[in-house]
Amino acid sequence: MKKRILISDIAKALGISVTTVSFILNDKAKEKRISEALTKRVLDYVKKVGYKPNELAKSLRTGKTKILGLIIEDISNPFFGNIARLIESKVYEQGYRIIYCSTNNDVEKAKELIQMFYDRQVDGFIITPSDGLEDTVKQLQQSNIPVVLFDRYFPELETDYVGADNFQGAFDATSHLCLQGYKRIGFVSLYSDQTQMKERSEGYLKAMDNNKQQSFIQKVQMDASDDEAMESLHDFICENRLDAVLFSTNYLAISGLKASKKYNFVMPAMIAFDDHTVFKLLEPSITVVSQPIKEIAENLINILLLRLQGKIKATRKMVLPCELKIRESTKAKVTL
Amino acid sequence: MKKRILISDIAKALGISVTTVSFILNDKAKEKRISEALTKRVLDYVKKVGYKPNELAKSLRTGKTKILGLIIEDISNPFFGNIARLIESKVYEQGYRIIYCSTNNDVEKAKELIQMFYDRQVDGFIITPSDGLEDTVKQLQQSNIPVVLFDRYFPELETDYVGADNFQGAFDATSHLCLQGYKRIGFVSLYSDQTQMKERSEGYLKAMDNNKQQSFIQKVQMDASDDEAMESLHDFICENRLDAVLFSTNYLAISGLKASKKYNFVMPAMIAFDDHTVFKLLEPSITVVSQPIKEIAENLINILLLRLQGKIKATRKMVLPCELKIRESTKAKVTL
DNA sequence: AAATTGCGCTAAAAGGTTTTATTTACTAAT
DNA sequence: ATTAGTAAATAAAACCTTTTAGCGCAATTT
Repeated sequence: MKKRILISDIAKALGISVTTVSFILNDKAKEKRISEALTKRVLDYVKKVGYKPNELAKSLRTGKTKILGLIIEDISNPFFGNIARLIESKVYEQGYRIIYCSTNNDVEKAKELIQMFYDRQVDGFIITPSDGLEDTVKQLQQSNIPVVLFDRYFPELETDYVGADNFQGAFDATSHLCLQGYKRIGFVSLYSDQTQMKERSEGYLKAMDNNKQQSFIQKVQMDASDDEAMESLHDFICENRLDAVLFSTNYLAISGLKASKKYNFVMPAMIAFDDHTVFKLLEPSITVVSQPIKEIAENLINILLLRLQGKIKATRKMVLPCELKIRESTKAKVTL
Repeated sequence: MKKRILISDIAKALGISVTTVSFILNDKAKEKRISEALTKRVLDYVKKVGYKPNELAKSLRTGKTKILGLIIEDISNPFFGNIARLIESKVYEQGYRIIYCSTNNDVEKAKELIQMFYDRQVDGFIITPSDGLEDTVKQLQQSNIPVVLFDRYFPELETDYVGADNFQGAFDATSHLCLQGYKRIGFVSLYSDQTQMKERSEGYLKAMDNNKQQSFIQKVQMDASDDEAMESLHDFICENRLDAVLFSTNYLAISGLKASKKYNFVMPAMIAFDDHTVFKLLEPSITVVSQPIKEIAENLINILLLRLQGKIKATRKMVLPCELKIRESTKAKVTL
C-alpha cells in the first residue's frame, strides 16, 4: 500500500500509450484491434506491479460509481437487516458496493438521504418507501436512475417492485387461527397507508368474512412509543377478551409480548408477520408468517442489475409467496 | 433533479472566474481577500440556483472522499447493528458517510474488504479486527490512514481503540453469581485469541479464584454450526451439573437457550455478555452484562474525526465500564 | 493509378473540481 | 518619479481516468 501507480506509469514503462493500456484493461482489446501479443504483455505487467485504477477518476469520467443506494426502514429490524446482508453480499460479487441508510419511516429523512445519494451519484436505488415519497421516486425515474422498491409500493406509479404476498400471508394466518377453533381473533396494525399494511388487513378481513366471524382491529400510531403501544395492545386484547391475535409486524408482536409481561395478562394464541430470533425461543414459541427473504433479496438485485445494464424496459413487479411457520403459540383451541 | 449545474456555469453567469467561486464556496473568501460584496453575490446566486458541487471531482482533486469504512464482525448481531446505527447518524451530522461490510470473523474477507475500501479511498476506518488482521492494520497506519479499532485490539500494535471493560464486566457477573450462592459456575467462550475474549476469561477466572471456587470452561469453535454449538453446550452444562453459566457473547447464550429447548433440559442460572431483545422477553428474563453502546459509538467517532483533522498524535485507548443488568435468570439460589 | 479498407495504435479532449502561481490596478512610501 | 506593497481576482495546472477522432501504412478494390 505505498505510492499509487498510475496508468501512465504503465504506459511509460512499456513504451506505449495510455489509451492502449486503458483499452486493454477495459476488455476492449479485441474491439479496438490491439494485438494479442501486446495485450498479454500489458496484462502481465499490470498483474506484476499490482496496478489498481483510481475508482474516483474512473467514476468521474464514466459517470458510473458502481455504488448502489439502499434506503431501508430500519436496519436494526432483523427482517430488514437480513435482507440488507443478503443484498450486500450479492452485489459484492458483481463488483458493486452498497451504501445504506435507515429512514425509520421518516419521509423528510428519506428525501434528504435520497438527495444525498443522488449527489454522490449512486448508480441505482433499492428503497422501502415511506408514505409521501412518491414524488421523489418519480423524480429519480425521470432522471433515468434505476429504482427498485420493496416491501411496499405506490399503486399509481409504474415502478419495479419486489415484495411478499401480504394478502395471502395474512389470509393463511387468519384461516389457520379459525381452523384451530379460535372465535375472537384480533388484528393489530399501524396507522399507515403503506401497501403492505393494507394488503395484510385485507387478507385478515377476507379470511374473517369467509369464516363468518366478527373482526377486531386495533391500529397503533407509527411513531408511538413502546409504552403507548403496550398500553393500547393490553387494552385491545383484554377488553375484547380476544382468544387469538394476528400482529402485522414483528415489532408489534414484540410490543404485545412485552405488554403481557408488564401488565401480567396471558397472551392468547398469536401469530406475527415476519420472523425474529425471539419467536423461536419463547415458551411457547410463536407461529409466524415468514417472508422469503432470500428470494426477495435475489430478485431485488437481479432486477436492479438488469436495469443498470439496460436489459429490461417494462417494469417488473414480483410478488413472492409467504410461508406460515406453525409453532406452539397456535395450538388447537380446547373448547370448554 | 435536472441537468447538473457546474461551478463554471456560476462563474460565467456572474462574469467572474471559476477560481473565485471555488474560493468562496470553500470558505476561503477571507483568506484570499475576496471582497465581501462579491462573496455575498456569489453565495446568494449559488443558493438561488441550488448548486451542489460534484463530489467525485472534488474527491479526485483533494484526495478526500468524506467516506469512512466500517468493518464490522456481523451487522445482524444487535450489538454491532446498534453501534453501526449510532455511528451512522453521528458521522452523518459531520458531513461524512459510512460504507460498511460484515466480515463474519473471516480474515481473508476482512483483508479483501479493507483493500477494497482502500482502493475506493475512504478517509478512515473503524474496524473490529479478526484474528490475523494485524499486518493489514499496520499497513493502513503506515499509509497514514486513520484507523480506530473497537471491541478488541492488538496488544503489540500502537492503535487507537475504544472498547468496554471486559475484565470488569465478566468479573462483576461472576462475582454476582457467587454472591447469589451458586457453586458450580461455568464459563462459555470461543476458541479465539481476540482480546475481548481473553479479558472476559480472565475476569471470570479472577472472580472464581477470589471465591475459591472450581472453574468450568467450555470453548466453542468460532465457525461451529448452531447445531454443533448446541450439542456441546448441552453436554457442558448437564454433564458438569452446572448451577450457573456465564456466556461470553449474546449469540452463545442464545445457542444455549436453544439447546435447552431442543434437548429439553432446564437452563441453570445464566448471564449473557451483551444484551439482546430476546433476553428481556424470556421467562425468566436474562441477566446481562451490557456494554455502553452509545458511549462506545460516540468515542469511536470523536477519535476518528480528531485524527482526520490531524488534531491528535498520540494513540488513544479508551476502556469504558460495563453495566450488570440483573434480571430474573440469576435469582438467589435456594440451598436444599 | 487512384481510391478504399483494415490494421494497430495514439494524441488530445473530456469529466468537474481545487490550488498554485500570476496578473492587474491601485495606494503608500522612498 | 520610481519602487514597494497590497488588495482582488484569475489562468492554468493538477487530480486520473475513458473515449473520440484520427494517423500512417499496407493491402485490397475499383
